[in-house]
Amino acid sequence: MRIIISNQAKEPIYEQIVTQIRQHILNGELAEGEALPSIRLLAKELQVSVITTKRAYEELEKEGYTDSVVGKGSFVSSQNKDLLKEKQRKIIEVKLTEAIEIGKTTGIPLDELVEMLQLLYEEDE
Amino acid sequence: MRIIISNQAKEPIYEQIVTQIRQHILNGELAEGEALPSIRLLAKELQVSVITTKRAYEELEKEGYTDSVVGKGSFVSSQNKDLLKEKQRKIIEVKLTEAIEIGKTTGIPLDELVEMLQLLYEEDE
DNA sequence: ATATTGTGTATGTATGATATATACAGTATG
DNA sequence: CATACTGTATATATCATACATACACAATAT
Repeated sequence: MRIIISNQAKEPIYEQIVTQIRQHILNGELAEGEALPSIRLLAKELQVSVITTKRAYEELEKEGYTDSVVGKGSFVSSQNKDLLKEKQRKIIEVKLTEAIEIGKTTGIPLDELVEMLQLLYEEDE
Repeated sequence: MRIIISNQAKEPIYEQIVTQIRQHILNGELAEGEALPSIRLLAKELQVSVITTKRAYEELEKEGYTDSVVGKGSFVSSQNKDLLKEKQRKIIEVKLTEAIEIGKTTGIPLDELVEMLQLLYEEDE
């Protein structure tokens, strides 16, 4: 499982971990029931404190993506994937709306926003 | 000048102020040379500490949108509006890219993103 | 000229979020 | 049952956000 964190990003480390694991689950890289790396191992790999990975796993568990069992580990929980994807959709809506708001106050019309979106979609590997 | 702040938002108060004043400048509601409300008055109106409005004005000044003069007030600086708008454009690109990233990991195709963008554009008053 | 009232500024403090080290508790397995 | 692996809890450090209060400068009415 590939996770990359940046110390310079404004996003806190535990959030970066949450986001990336969440995506791994949603796109199927991490299947239902599969074990996540232990918080200790992950902490070591990322050169980060155990508390930070713990915090991330706590968040994932709260959101319903995983289950943690003392002594055994953390696992991708069986879940309603459609529901989770719907949540992600809401987040996309927020991002798009923010872009629209800025566009409106700086005089960028819809056409241009669409064009930007299309260009960026292709650029984004 | 209309500024609305929300205590519940995750965005800090001073950031909310910065964002809204920045937009007022960019869309021409606040013309070059025009005086902003004094930090004291604004603080009173928003039910907020002077330090918070001060912090916001500091940020605006650092970004080149305004100039503050002790004893006189804060004013919209003469500026390269195209340059500023270009900056805003970059921010839009970031938002769109974030939306795209989530879309790609959850299997939402470009068409659908474009559709969402168009719908949201019209909804957004 | 100076007292008053308006500006922005600086100092010191409180609280909450982020991240840490270290010690604790449960599970698996030789 | 000892050991080595899991996740968990406690106490602490640092930084960002927001605050109250006191300070410094400018404009202006006395």
